[in-house]
Amino acid sequence: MRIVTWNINSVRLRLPLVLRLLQEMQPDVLCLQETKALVDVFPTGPLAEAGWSHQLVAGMKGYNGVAILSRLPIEETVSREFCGRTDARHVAARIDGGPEVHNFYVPAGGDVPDPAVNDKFAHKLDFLAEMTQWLGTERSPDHPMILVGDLNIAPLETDVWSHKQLLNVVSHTPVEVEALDKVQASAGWIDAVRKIVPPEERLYSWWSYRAKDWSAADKGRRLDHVWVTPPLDGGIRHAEVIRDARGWEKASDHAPVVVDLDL
DNA sequence: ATGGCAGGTTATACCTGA
Repeated sequence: MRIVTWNINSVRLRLPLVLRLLQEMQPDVLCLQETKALVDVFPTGPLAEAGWSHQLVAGMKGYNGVAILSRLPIEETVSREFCGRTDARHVAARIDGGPEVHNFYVPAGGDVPDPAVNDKFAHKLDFLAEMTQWLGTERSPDHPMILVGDLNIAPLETDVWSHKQLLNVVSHTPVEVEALDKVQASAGWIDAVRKIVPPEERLYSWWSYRAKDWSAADKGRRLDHVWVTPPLDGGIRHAEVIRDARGWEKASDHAPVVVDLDL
């Protein structure tokens, strides 16, 4: 099974890029974040015609929004609300005869890494705590599951261009990394990408739009993740960031992350 | 040297991203 996660930063604006990725990578499942589209304007038709006709979409106007596109039928779907908000940051579906897939868009957290003065950062930490609580109580590590998404945290030193310079920058602060570690421990989640790409090796999935030359500067962060529960651990075959897609015309600031699994 | 950009919105300024 091939699964891809991609923060698309507007699915309507970048529909041609999504179709290109589907053609080139032929994933079984594609999980999107930041679709920025209400369900009724989501491009269901063109994506179904391309072959990904089984879709689970959660959306709101202007912000957030997540979707699971599958070639195989999906069942037992759920879109959970976190922090008491209806803000389209999670969908989950069981792939027919396969694992349960959770797709998350964790809040970015604003600028100041202090929950006392920055409500967005407080929301991010609350969201992560609620994820930990929910995944830990509702789901067993014995259950074959995949968790993907834009988790908006780069946990390892090699997940950012400069560990020192980003220690106090939202996305790489110790308090966020600790919170993410707790999420990971909630159901024995294993970082599938780091099983393939050694932790000593630098790896990013996001590069700012603001750089003059994003690739030359290469000041990236690995914010997008693919995790699996222990039953799927032995089946991790391949993982990569499609860095090339960051250079496509009218690109998202995130690149897709691909993982191949034997189920 | 992070913010210099980018997307969406009852737009033409402001919020959000990270």
